[in-house]
Amino acid sequence: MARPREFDEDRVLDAAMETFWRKGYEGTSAQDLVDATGLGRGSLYAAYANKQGIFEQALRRYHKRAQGHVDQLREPGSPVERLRALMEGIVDVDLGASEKRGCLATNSAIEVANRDPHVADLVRGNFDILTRGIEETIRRGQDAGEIRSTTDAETLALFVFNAVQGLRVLTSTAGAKDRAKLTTIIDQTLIALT
Amino acid sequence: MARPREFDEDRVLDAAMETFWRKGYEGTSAQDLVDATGLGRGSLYAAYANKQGIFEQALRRYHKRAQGHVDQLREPGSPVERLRALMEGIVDVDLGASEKRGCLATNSAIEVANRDPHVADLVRGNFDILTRGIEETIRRGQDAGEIRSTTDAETLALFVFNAVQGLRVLTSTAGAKDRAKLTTIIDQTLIALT
DNA sequence: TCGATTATGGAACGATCATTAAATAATATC
DNA sequence: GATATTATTTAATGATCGTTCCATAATCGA
Repeated sequence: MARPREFDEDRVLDAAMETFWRKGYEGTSAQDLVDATGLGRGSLYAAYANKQGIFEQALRRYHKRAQGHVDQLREPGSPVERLRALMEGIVDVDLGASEKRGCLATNSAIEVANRDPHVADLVRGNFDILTRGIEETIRRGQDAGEIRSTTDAETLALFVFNAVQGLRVLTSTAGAKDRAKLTTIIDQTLIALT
Repeated sequence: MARPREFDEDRVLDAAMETFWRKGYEGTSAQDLVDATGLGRGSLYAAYANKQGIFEQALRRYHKRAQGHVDQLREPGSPVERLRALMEGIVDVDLGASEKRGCLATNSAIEVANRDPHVADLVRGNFDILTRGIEETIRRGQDAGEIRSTTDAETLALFVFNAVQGLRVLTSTAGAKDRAKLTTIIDQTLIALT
């Protein structure tokens, strides 16, 4: 029919995703996306219509990160220790980084979703992936008698996911010396499951 | 000495605060601030040097909101019910709003603090005000035997504050039909205190 | 090989960005 | 009332914003 695309869509969206992740939605310019992806302006706009379109596709691409966290939850170890590893990992990545960037879904929830219902839906889809992974882990913990069964796994999963999002906010203002505080929050969250 | 200021600094900073709150830091332009404050560009820049300076002062002004939440915690009622009112109030304001804006401190934590340590310090100061108010409330609850004393009030306050920040993230992607989910999170958070 | 169709890269669009310069106005001290 | 100092207003700065246009290139089915 016509000339085929020369660029690898996954590579382009990964580059866009990294840019939005590092600089935020409003903080990312079309020039930033051209530089990051290597594409010409025309190609970018022909493929994704506008900045918002690029952002939405980059956010969809980000879903694989949430799946990565779910995969980690399924690795060997007790369910509670897997949940601890999830939360400590989230905290440690940014506390140890020279440039903090948090989580693109969380960042987009706060910066964009408040004013854009369509992005809110996309972010919610991302949130659901992790929440279901947590729920699955909690169910395993309940079966093993490690987590209380007085509350259903779905409710406990929401509770843990909420704590995870809290950690993302607190980590963004925290320094290395605050690691102990964040650890006590993780401790209390896990204690609430027993 | 010289010509006195004609503008009321509190009014100007309130207007700037509202603008940053509603549109975000990067989403707010100098023109937006001129329109909101009624000042000329020159006056704004003479008084606050640049956009970042205006933002910092607006963020300082926002501290009174955190103090307002603390005041509410001190109103009549059992400590646990006061904490519930705090969290439900936070959720309800945005779920019922046509335009969600969340919390300026939380928004700034995510959008700005990750990349600006000075703003991180400012936001942390705001966070500390509410966290200490929560701690005070928890201590009252412990004295009344309503909240467990097996963990010190400071730790439990961090745990509750973390949940509050989680709610701010979740609320930004939530609709009116998600109120029940958020309520169960609040329930679980309070159950963890008993 | 031709015509239809789509991709590409770069130039160009008007609008807006944050910031500054300059001219005028108002006050305090002397 | 003169002078120094600061506030206010308006215009203008160069840079960058998101987006579009256009000429060229590459591939398809015919």
